[in-house]
This record gives sequence, C-alpha cells and structure tokens, in this order.
Amino acid sequence: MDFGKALFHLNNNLGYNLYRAYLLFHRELIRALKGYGVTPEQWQVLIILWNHGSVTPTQISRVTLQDLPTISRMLVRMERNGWINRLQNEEDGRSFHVVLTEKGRKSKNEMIIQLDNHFANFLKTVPKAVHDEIRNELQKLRSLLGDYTPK
Amino acid sequence: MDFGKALFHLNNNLGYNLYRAYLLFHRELIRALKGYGVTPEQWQVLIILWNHGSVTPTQISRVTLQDLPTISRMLVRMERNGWINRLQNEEDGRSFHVVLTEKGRKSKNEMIIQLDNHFANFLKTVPKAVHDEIRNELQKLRSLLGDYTPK
DNA sequence: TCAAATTACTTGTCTAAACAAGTAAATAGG
DNA sequence: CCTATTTACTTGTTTAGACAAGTAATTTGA
Repeated sequence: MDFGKALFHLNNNLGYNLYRAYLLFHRELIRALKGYGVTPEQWQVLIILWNHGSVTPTQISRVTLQDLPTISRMLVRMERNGWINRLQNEEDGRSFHVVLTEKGRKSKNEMIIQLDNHFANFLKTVPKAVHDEIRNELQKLRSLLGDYTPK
Repeated sequence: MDFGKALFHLNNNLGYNLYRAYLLFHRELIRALKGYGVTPEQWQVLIILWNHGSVTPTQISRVTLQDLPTISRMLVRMERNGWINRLQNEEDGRSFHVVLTEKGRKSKNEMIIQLDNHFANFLKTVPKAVHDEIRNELQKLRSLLGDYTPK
C-alpha cells in the first residue's frame, strides 16, 4: 500500500516533523523513566526542584509552559507517589511551597546517570554535530516565536 | 525569581527543545482548527483521507505512528462529528474502510486555505530559510532514528 | 482439516493537556 | 476601610496517548 502521496505533503510540513520527532523522544523518555514510576512531565518538574529546592505551582506552570490545572493535578500524583510535599505558604494562604521528599532528593544522581546513558544509546546513530545543530535551530525557532528563554 | 539555572540545563537538551517547539505548534493548530470542531490529530487523519479516499484503521495507525486504541477511539469521535463513515470490509470481517462523508470531502479546500493563512501569519517572524533549514534537520534526525519515511 | 498463532479492532485504566468555571485569599482603589 | 479586582489554586469535561487485556476473524502449519 503506497502512502507516499499523503505522507509527502505531511512530511514537508514543519509542524508534522516537530510532532513526529517529539513523539519519538517522548516515547523513549517514557521507557527510560518507567522503572522509576515517573512520567516525562514529572521528570521535568523533578529537574526544576533539584535545581531550586522549593517552588510554587504557579512558578512551575510558568517554567513548563503548562496551565495550572495540569500542574495542580500532576503535583497531586507526585505527592501520592512520594516525590514531593506541599508545604503551607506562610505569606500567602492561596499558595504553597512544593518541596522534594527524601526519596525525591536522593533519586537525583542515579536517575540522571541512567537517563544520560539511556539517551546516549538512543542517539548513538545521530552524530554530535547533527544533534547540536538541531538543538540550536530549535532554540532559534522558539526564540523567533517568542518562547520564554532564561537570561 | 531567577529560573536561569534549571532552565539552562533543560534548555540545552534536545528533547526539551523538541517538546517545547511541538507545544507551540500544537497549540496554534488547536486554535486554527477550533472553528471547525477538529483536533490536530483528526486533521492529520483528514489529510490522509483527502489523499487516499479509503483506508483502514490499521493503515492510519501505521502512517500516524499511533496505536490502534488511539485511532479506534478517534475514529469513533470523527464519525460522531460527521467527518467519516466506517464501511464494512467485504474481504475481512475484522476490519473496515474509513471513508470521508460529504462534509469531510467538501471541507478540504476551505480548511487548507484557512490553515495555510493561519500558519503563514504565525510564522511571519521566521525567515523562510530558517523554516526550511529546521524542517530539513528534523527530517534528518527522524531518519537517523529510524522513523518511517515514504519512498 | 483443524488447532494454534496471528491480525484487526475494542475496552479499560491512567496520565497529560486544553479550556471553562469555581473558590478563597490577597491587593488596589476610592 | 471596604468593595472590586486580581491572583492562586481546584474541579469538571473532553481528547490524545500509552499500555494491558479482551474478542473475533483470518491465516498457518502440522
């Protein structure tokens, strides 16, 4: 069955290529993290917490580009699974501090090493020059489209 | 609040850049299609059908890289919304043909023109050379990772 | 030919995400 | 100071998607 024609159109579409490449990475991340009971999106929150110690849901929401309902429910699941705690915010009764549990803190090194290895293997067919070139191009695209970038 | 450090790590990660760029495009596609009552993923199926007339769920599943449960339920929704019909497959009682309804067929031109305009505007800050360069790089990456590409 | 394996699709369960709407706390303006 | 607005988070609903498990039809092979 020849799907060349339909795929030809899609295949020359930037959005389609982004979607497709994202899917490949996202699935690989799911597999790499599965043993830890963490999703790719929760992994992103763990990285933020490892670098900051304590943040609010709104801050996570801004950094991850996700809306508060998504973050709110994700934090419920992460607390249920023992990764984080929500501490009362003395200065603002509407908000709270998200902090890592001991499990969350101690998992950092092992998980990062394991993930690095996993993706080094996944990307072994991709030359470093190509890898860096694509990353730079994507950063440029995001910047041109007004995506938030840290100082 | 300075999130530079956490974002610095994420920002130099290829997967994160893909995720982020994908999110920007996906949301824009949602907005562009909202008036038609179609999602980006259903749009992808419409394009396949516009180019092929009749396909099976399994064929859609292969082309879109999605599993059958996802396609199966998406087709239920598309049929409910009047875009497609499922016709019995005489040669194979397990399968069926997915075909466009009249609404599905007639929407093609208007939707494509509207979408092209919408994204031309969305991408107006992105020089054509950059756009094509990124698309080519992504095609290269997908190919290196063994993603399916049509002849 | 007929039991075993495979294929095509469905159903169930869970998470992420978009978006609308709601609650409660904090802040601003008159 | 006190009402109106804004902010921070939650809840509800819908779709996509991953993955396990199930059903029914077809194909394989002994």
